Amino acid sequence: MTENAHSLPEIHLTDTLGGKKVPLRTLEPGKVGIYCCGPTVYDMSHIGHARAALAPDVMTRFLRQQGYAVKYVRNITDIDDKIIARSLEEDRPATEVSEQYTAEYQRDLDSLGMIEPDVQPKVSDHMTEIVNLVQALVDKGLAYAAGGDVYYRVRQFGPYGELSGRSVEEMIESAGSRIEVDERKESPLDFALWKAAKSGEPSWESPWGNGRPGWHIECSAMSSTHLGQTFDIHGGGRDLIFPHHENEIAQSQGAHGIDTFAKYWVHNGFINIGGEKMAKSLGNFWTIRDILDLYTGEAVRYFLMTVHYRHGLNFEVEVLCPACRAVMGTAQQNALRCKACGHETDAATLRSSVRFPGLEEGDDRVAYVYATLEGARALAGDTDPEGEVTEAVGGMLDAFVEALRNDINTPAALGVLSKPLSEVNGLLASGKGVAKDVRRRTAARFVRDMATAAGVLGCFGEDPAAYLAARCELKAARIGLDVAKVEDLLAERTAARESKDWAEADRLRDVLADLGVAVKDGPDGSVWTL
RNA sequence: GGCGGCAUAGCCAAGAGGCUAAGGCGACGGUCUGCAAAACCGUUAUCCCCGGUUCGAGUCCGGGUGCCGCCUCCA
Repeated sequence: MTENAHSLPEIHLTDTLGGKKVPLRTLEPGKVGIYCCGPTVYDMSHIGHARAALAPDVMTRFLRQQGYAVKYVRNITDIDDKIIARSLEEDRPATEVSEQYTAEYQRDLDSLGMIEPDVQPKVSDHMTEIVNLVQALVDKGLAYAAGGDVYYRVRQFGPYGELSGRSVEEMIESAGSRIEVDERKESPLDFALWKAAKSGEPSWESPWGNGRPGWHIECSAMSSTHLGQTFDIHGGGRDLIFPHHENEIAQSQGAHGIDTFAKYWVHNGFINIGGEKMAKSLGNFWTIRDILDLYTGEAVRYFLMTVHYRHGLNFEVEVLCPACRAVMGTAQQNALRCKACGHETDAATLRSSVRFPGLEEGDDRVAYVYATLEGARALAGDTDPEGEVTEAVGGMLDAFVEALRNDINTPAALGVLSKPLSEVNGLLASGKGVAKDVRRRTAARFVRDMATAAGVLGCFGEDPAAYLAARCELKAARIGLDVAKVEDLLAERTAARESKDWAEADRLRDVLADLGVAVKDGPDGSVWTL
């Protein structure tokens, strides 16, 4: 294992600036500052937002586990065109809109087991800093006022385009081909730092008259306020690379006269649905709330972690025929008719007939881990985890950590857990060939090390029995299961089994299977699971 | 049009030039079981195409092809 100067383990991150995987060398030994672009709070968040929040969440958890003191900052953008638009639409103050959706966002992230950032700055609380920053840019000749607006003079900033790999000249050539260029701008690439107030909109005083900040300046102001002019890691969705982050660099480096704003840029990929990016504007999104009505927060987290944060993640959605359960394609959905069985249905019914194969797999996997954990706990008792244990479990934590050191590779880290998991299940089932004390110690070690992994993943940290019970309840509701009926059928079946009426027992098992219930016959009787 | 990214088994998905290309799902075979289920064991890939660099390439370079994203709000 290589170590850096202050003897913390070597961690690599892929830096968007340069596009390469590079060793993390923090500004101050043992300390990391992370700034992550949070949401604009004008509506409910969708699972793409969940993913964007998860990436820095896991990064922070992991860096802390590795011994770093992390200051994690995630902002809330509470001043924005869309918030204003919404407030006008709903005829209520913009602050009411932003406060409502801030609360909703926090509730969603809480359900997803996200850690709280150390600071969650809001734009509206940083107006002084923003105005000062704009002023600094004007003073340096990097910005100019024009009729109550203030624009950034992009041509004056040499490194412009480095992050996104664009050249200023090329951008100028193609500018205007897509949108009309504002005539008050000196150059089409110049962007607004400050916008003059329009009637009916919230505004703040400034040297250029009443107005409000442009889109990018708030992140420059808030990051320097809470992390300093130069800090370690800046994150956000890929779509923010240009222009948002490019502009942040121009603003911050320009205003402060420095050549490094963020040392490392990390960007997460999108959630795709049907091969397209999930986005508000495309209308193809599922809100976090929609999904959390159906699956546990941990199942969602697990699902999001099965793909590396930089890559696209397919959010599979299947619509099943309410009658025959066949998968219905888009054409069939539009026709409201199942091709397989001819069943005719309606839109509302269809909407409730969706299933999410990826999420389902994650849900099952999390349940499997908890079931293993439950057994391991029982076997371990209060056995000391130190000493000889079986191979896979013994190497689990090191391998897990190693995977994450490589650019927070969660899919690899989750993969590392597989062998130990089956090893422990093997020990629980028979344990033949393994000494009893080794079995117990292995179980104890597994429980202990999984707790460490759980702290990093934000998964598998609950009490197993409680989790499984809650998950079962949620799943029963999801598939519309009548639990009392299941209990009755199971009792009937138990009676049949006791009288060795296998045909009847098997028939009842099939009935239960059709309801989505799996029956397990054990030495202590039969139990059902979902 | 410019820029960026991706292309690995039936599906999903790791692979920071070099041991026999992780792992999951599915499928198949087996152990267990009254039969099952669960669990466990086993089987299931030479990496989009062409050329190059190298002793050695899924991994680097060049050229294709195909997807996706950004260039306007966007996680």
